[in-house]
Amino acid sequence: MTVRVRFAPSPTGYLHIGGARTAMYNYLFAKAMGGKYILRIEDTDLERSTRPFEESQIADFKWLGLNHDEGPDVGGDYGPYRQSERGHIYKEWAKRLLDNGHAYHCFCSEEELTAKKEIANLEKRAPHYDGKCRNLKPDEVSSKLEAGLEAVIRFKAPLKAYAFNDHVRGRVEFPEGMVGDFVILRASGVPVYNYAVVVDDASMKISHVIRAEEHLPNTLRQLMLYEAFKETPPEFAHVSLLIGEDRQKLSKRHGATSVTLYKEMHYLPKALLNYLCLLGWSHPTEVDIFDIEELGSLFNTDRFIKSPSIYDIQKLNHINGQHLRHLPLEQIIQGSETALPAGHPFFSQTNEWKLSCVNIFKDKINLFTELDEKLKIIFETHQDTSQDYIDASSWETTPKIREYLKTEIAAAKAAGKKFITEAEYNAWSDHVKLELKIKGKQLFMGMRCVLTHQAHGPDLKFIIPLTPLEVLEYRLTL
RNA sequence: GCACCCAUCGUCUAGCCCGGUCCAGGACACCGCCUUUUCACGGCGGUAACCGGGGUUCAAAUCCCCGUGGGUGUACCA
Repeated sequence: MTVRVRFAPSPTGYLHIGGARTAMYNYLFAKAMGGKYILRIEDTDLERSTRPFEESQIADFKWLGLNHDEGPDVGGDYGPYRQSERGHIYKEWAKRLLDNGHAYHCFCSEEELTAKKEIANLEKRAPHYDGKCRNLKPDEVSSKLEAGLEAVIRFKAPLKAYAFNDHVRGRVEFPEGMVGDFVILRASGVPVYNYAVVVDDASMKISHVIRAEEHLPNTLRQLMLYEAFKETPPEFAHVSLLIGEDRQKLSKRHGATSVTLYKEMHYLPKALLNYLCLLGWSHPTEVDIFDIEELGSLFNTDRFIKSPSIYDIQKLNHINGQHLRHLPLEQIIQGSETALPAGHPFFSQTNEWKLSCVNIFKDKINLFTELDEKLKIIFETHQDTSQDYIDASSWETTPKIREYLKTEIAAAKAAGKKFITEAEYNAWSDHVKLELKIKGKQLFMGMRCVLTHQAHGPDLKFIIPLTPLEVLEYRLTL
């Protein structure tokens, strides 16, 4: 059997992080099985679906590197890949159901239906459709249709129990009578979700449906439709939900939930994927930092976890840091430059300077956006207010160090230098130690406070050669 | 209401199917130590969990039942 999986988002907003995870699982499964991964756009909700959202979601997939084999933008043999362009297919398939008696026209008005639902609720009955139009005579139907009455097409829900084997949940059973006759085609001719999904999955030869657990109850209606169409249902895997700290389904109020936002915050796509992959799935050898592209056949549906997972940005940040540190320096520079504010002095430095700069700071950040703050020790002058700093500033040896460094820096500037070298820095340090007889904590903390105005920071012999002489000079005058 | 799903450290999870090797392993966060004459990185260590109750068994995190808690769904949304 050829494995064909799909991710089918609605273009009603930005790509959600949970959607990205589901898409990734489908992508990974296709890769592991040597199958195809298809992107289908479910835009039957005409009110809320927009083309810009579709484009933004596709752009986000591209950013993540989850490239599909078939889809609206790349084509394929089973198109069109937008539900809004598949109207004729839904009508044809609906006619099949009409012809073999699995579906019927319904002329009930919305007001009528809502009134009945309210009564049912009041009487604590399930608000199922009462079947009023179920047994209309064929000539009644055609005369109403000819009279121009609006009609939806309803599916005759069989009164029987259904069950299926889910790759994640095992055997799932639905008792009989859970759903009433449901609408499959609206009066407008636009299909309803559960119907469109089945027609599409069947006609696109989808073999496995990996989707979020919230769709589990939908499977009942879909199973009924597959049966009516005499089609074999695909294999299902209902993946646990992503939830917030309050244990509710992850949504906007939980913070950044769209992929676009993470892109804008300069997260590494592979780190996001790595984190998302581990939220609900576990690596067979418990490795936790990896590139999903290297998973290969290691990925399977056996290691999905059943319970929902709380989204925790702290761990994502840690994973981002791990990936960031292992990037080639050139790429760290690139990433840094996209995250640093325009006009930042970092941009105007030499490549050699940038290389040693990111080499020092890469271990101290998890995110590219944290670099700006870290670089202040090089470009800005803010007096530290910590007790350590106040103590070091009050030592009687500290002014001596400052006076000495003033003359050295003046000399270096006079020689036309913009920076000093590491060797020159070491010479300063030796001079303070040997000539001024200042050593130990007085030496190192003294020099640090005088030169950086901070009590803590990266190794002086690395950051002082990166600090412009004029910045150092200015600090010595304060 | 009804249906379905879920339940191991604060969080992500391993273990559960095939009961003993688990007084429960790893990771994040937190704390301590080492290293670094600072910080970080790294290394080492620590605190911390089998929802409750019954049952089966020589033995249960693991199997069964009943509770409890949480979630999802109940549309001419997807």
